[in-house]
Amino acid sequence: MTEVADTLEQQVWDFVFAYDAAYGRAAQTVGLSAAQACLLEHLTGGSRSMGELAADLLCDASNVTQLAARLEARGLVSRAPDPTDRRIRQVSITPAGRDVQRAMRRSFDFPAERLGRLTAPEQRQLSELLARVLATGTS
Amino acid sequence: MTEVADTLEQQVWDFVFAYDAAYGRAAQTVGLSAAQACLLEHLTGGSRSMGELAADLLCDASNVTQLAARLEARGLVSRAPDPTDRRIRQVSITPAGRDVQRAMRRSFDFPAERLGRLTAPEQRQLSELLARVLATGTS
DNA sequence: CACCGATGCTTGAGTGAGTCAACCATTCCC
DNA sequence: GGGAATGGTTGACTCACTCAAGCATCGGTG
Repeated sequence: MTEVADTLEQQVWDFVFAYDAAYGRAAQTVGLSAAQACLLEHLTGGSRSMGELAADLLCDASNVTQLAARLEARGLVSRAPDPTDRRIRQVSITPAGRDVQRAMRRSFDFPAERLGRLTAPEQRQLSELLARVLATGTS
Repeated sequence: MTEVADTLEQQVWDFVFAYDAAYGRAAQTVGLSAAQACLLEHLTGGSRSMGELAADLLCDASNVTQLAARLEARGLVSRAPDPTDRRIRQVSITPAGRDVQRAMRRSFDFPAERLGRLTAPEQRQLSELLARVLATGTS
């Protein structure tokens, strides 16, 4: 039996740890690092510039250069100059990239398996709690 | 305003992302990497062997060797041979290590600030939901 | 007791992630 | 047109992490 008096902070830590581990494992099954998978994920909504990706991933632009280069070498993303501003390089996901992404999501069983343990009302409850926790307003 | 129809999976992702980022920032304020802070965290309950740490952190033993070496070089941990089995190296946190750890926890404001937005009953609710999600039994 | 396999850890080599400073190219604006 | 600002890349560097090899120790079996 596990500790009953487990503190909330500890639980959150364990949850994040398990989530990260599962994400890394899922990425690995399709031959990606967690960072690469993360970048790919940010392209699902359409193309983004290198700078936007750096902001998304909270990292240096030069880091994005390397990540994108590795993904491009595998044909998972493509980089094209923006027609309106030739400084900008628009990164977009290729069909092959979408395939890898789908495979990755399929093997990322954490949400389905873990969150699936909760009933629909419980999931709604959790969603509301997370919404409060994540709210942008500090007020 | 943010999307109302935000899916639970997306919220969980955002939560984990924010948590990880906050943890990394907190570690940085005391001059540690996230991995180093994580190792230090696993020594709060007493000394642990290199192998145990590798199992805790889900990584290779040789990785722990390096992490511990860097922490030892800063005087934050100490490695001593186990008297009962001279193959084993027991790693324990030093007083200086505890100081750093305390400082790190103080600047890790995510739990206090974010989870603090919830009322006590809500926190209890969240704790129960997480307990269900984290339960070890697969049944 | 001698041997041999298993265990615990370290070393060395190699890759990826990530940062920083310096550097081109382009764009914006006076 | 000239200069500052912006977007990206390059190079040099450190750390995280993995794998294969190696060394020391422990444990059991003959």
